[in-house]
Amino acid sequence: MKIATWNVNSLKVRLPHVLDWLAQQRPDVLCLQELKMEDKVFPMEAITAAGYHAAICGQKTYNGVAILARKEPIAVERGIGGFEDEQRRVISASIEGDSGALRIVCAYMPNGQSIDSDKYQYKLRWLQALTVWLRAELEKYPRLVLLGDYNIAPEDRDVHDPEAWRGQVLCSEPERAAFKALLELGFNDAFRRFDQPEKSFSWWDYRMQGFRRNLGLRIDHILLSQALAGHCKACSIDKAPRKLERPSDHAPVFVELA
DNA sequence: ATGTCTCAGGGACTGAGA
Repeated sequence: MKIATWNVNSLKVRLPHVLDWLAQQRPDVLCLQELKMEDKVFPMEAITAAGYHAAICGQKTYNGVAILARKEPIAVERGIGGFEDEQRRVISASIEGDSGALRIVCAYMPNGQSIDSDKYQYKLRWLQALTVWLRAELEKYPRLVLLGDYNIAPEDRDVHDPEAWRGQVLCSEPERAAFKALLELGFNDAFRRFDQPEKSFSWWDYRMQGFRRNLGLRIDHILLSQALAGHCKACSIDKAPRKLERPSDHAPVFVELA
């Protein structure tokens, strides 16, 4: 089972890249974030023609998430249970797997803007609600994958210039503590189960030729529940789509589960 | 170095968000 996540920064703009990537990589599941479109304009025909089902939770202008899967997603739920949120950031579904169903939770976690912003306080509240909700979801669905754009660089090695970013949004201690709180639920960071190249990142600012200079952060993550971690055979970041014309600022991240 | 990209409103450009 190949399971991937990609913040596409507008599915309308990035649809050709997504279709190419599906054709080349043939993931079983691809979770998308920042669709920036309403459900009624989701390109369902193109996704179906590519051989995928889609569970979608769209929104005009901002946010919006989807789960694309070769097998039909079932028991689809939207949002964080018990947390009212106008922003469409979470969609969950079960997917039939080789050794039992998997629960997929696709999340576009808040950016926070800056640590003195109201949006940062919203981010911390949101992460707390996510953690409370996931504790119960893990009881219901022990075989759970939590993946998406976390907007958190968990450690200094996930940051191109840790001193410049110290205490800044995406790297601040409260955000890193929220990430650790997710790990304490029993989740395992798939990427760090394997040897990886130094300075591996999943996002690069469009400005300042950030990609060419590898001025990036690793903020897109795939966390595996305890029941799944031992089945993980690989985890990689695919930088190739970031090199195309009109790229997303994020690269896809994927795992292989036995 | 307020840098680049995307979207909405409104019909050129500005502001919001990332």
